Amino acid sequence: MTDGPVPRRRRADARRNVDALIEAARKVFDTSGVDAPAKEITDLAGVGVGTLYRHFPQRSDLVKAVVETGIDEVADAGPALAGAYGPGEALTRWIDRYTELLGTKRGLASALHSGDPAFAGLPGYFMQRLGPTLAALLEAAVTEGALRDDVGAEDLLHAVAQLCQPVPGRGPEHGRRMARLLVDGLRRVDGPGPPGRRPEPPIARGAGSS
Amino acid sequence: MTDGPVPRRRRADARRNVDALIEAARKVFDTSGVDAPAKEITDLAGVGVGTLYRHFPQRSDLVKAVVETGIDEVADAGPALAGAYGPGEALTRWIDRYTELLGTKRGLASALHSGDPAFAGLPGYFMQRLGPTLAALLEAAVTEGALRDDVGAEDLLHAVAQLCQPVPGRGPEHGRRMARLLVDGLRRVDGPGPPGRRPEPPIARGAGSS
DNA sequence: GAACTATACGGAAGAGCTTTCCGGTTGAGC
DNA sequence: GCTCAACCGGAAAGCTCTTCCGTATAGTTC
Repeated sequence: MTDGPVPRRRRADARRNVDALIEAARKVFDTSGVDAPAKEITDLAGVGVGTLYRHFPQRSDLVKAVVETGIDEVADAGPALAGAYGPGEALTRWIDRYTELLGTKRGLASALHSGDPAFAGLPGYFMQRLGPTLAALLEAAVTEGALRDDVGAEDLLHAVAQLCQPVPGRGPEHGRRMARLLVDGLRRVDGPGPPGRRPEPPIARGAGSS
Repeated sequence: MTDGPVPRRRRADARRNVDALIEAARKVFDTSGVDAPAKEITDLAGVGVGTLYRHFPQRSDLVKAVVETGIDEVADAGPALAGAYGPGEALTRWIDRYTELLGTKRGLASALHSGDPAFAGLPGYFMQRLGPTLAALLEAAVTEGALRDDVGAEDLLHAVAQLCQPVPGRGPEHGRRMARLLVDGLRRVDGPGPPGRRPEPPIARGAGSS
């Protein structure tokens, strides 16, 4: 039903240009906001405007691609961090990456909440990609005994996202600090805390049986 | 210091046009979003573009005026409702008006959260205008014994605003329902509830000694 | 109520951004 | 190496925003 005759592969230069455009758009959005002139993006990507509009007929398509790429990267960072660090440290670092994503969305947030139907699928994509990633990190930390086991991945994603909402008086650093605080609150005082900032002296309570 | 020589009063036609522009902008924003072409607004208001730009040099000025007008209307509705209905009913109706305001902000919300310094003063204006209004309504209902007395006006404003935050899957009706629920939760089971929906039979608990 | 003046109006013009379109170019398969 | 579909770049058309200035009018004074 869905598998029509695949016409041909996409050409290599086309793929290169799409990647270059997304990368350029990410930088420009971050610097000049989502409403930055298209030319700024095409110049940075080193392509003509025609190329931009062929691959992204609507501006929202480009915005969506940038956001999805950002989400993908953070999701992919999960397994990588889990491989490189212990469960507790991996979790901390991943949350940092996540708040970073929420922070760079700065300019994008307004676009996302604009009610434009083009973005309707994004929240779903967000949860679908990040939920399992965080769930795996949490589970590892819980198994190791470093973390309480009564918080779900999606709840945590939501909570951190809320904390990172820009507050008029505060800078963007505020959300990250609050998020760290929240995650620290999840740690078991008797578990292996993150290096260098272990909380209160351990209370004897049958340290992690792993 | 602040009172220089007041040059003259604003001309009547100017005031008329400003009002017409705000009214038109409100409709257009609601229909086509905040990014609607300026001409759409000026046409609806029946003025030239020059007039728009004279009174609202920046687009954010117009947005701000629309929001403030909305806030003012809801604030002014407080005393009016208090005069026309009993305390409990007045409160319910006012909260409905308030959720309506939060709902129409739909298109505006993205602009408000954009971090544009032009909107920095709005949250303050919001609280300053609506806080006392709701406080008066609450106090009347508490005095009458219809309401618990342990919730502050600003907290309630915040809470309802949170509940009305658009959630991806839900429609705009969702927030209003949640808000009604919240307010119903404030009612004293032994007090005179709103007509036609008195809650559970009173639980003997030493009916308010106040 | 007539004259005067500061204030305000409307819309044309200028500038910039978005989007379309098409001749020329290039990657992929044979 | 040849062929063709896919792709590229940038000129040009179409919109929108913003400024500017000649004209109109509300408010004031006599």
